[in-house]
Amino acid sequence: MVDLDYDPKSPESILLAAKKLTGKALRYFMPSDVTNVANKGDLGTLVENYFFFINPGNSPEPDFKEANLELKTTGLLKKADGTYRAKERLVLTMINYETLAEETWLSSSFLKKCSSMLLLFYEYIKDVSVIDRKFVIDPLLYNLPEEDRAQIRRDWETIQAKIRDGKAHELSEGDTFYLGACRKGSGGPNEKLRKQPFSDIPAKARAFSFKQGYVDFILAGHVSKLDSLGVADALTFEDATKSKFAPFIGKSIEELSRELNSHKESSMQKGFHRGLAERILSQNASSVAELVKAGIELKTIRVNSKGRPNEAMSFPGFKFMDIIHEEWEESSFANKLEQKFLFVIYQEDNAGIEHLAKVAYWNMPYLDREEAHRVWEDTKSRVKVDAKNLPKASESRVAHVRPKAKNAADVLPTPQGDFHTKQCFWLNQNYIQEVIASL
DNA sequence: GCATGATCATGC
DNA sequence: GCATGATCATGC
Repeated sequence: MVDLDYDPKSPESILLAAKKLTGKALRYFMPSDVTNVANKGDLGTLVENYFFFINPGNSPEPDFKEANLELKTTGLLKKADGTYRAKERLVLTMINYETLAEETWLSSSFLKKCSSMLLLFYEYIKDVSVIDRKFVIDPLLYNLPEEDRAQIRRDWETIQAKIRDGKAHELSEGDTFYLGACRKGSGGPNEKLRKQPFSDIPAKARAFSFKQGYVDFILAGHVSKLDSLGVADALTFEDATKSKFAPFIGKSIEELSRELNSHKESSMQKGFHRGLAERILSQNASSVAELVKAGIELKTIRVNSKGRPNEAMSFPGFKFMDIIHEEWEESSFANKLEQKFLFVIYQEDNAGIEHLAKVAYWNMPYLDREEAHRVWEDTKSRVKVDAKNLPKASESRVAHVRPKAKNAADVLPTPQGDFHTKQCFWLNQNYIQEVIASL
């Protein structure tokens, strides 16, 4: 046992005490006669009980009440280069649909609980029990940074507006940028749904969370002590990105190529248009890191003079032997579709010259996500029967399955015991066209 | 012209 | 070597 004697009214004092965890796992501080700690227990609660000797329980107040400080533990994964990245989003506090509608930002229970937090970072390793997870980086006293505050507030208001509209069941992580409304609870057919005040439709339980990309950003700032790559204070994220593109809208590929000093080196350079967009985003000392921070999917779309996309939009591949055991909620397709997208649209004019036509944020409407869900479930059950007969574009308004492989010999095993070309989910060309037309 | 199959280019 | 975003190619 270590002598902790911290001042429960002082965040700095609590931080100092917490630093004693660095390089160790909680087990080191626990009496050896405490056995049978559930493997899946909540590490945060255990740290409160066995390290700080507090027991705040489920309260709207922050864990260290007198210091107005909330304790959070969050998992990191070690990258190949030895540095760390966030394993997942950081879940902050449950969204209470009944009361949130009545709140204002300044009086919000979110601000009350989460404006000041002590973040403890542990390395996540599969099969290592929670009390053996090592805190690999010094803890961080996180106070909602001034430069992120406007965006987080806007995110909070977006979520609130949806609840006030009786659309709690349509909430999606893609609605927002840094602060997300993530699903909370079991998922699957037995999930317990919640009531919402302005609609009779039951909604999934959700919690406020910092998106994974934003946690990475916090982590990077903490580790390197470097400054933010900077969304200018007054601007929200969306405005900042759009203003970056504004000077380039309408320009031809040739002009963009010249001005951005990026020339197509071969006719077969598939990432060329995306590269131009990334260069524009990097203007003025900022960068694509901003997108990553907000968990945004950058997609370049090229359309003909009539506004028809040249291609459908592909998503990460799946394995036949995996998808049959997966749940939709956990699938990478579902998670991608919940993100916010930044579409950079290039359009050909009547003379056949391609221009940067438009930049827009988009996230997938609820009903379309449900249709993608249906296609996914259909795929799952068809893989079990015949992995070579999967949903085609003609079978859905929204999505289909198609090969994504090195060549026809690039195959994966199927449940039928043979092999088939690697596949991935796509959003239909027609659907993309429809989406673009509505922007 | 569209739907579907096949493949390329790039970064890690 | 592989995952991922993107594009090409062909048959109807």
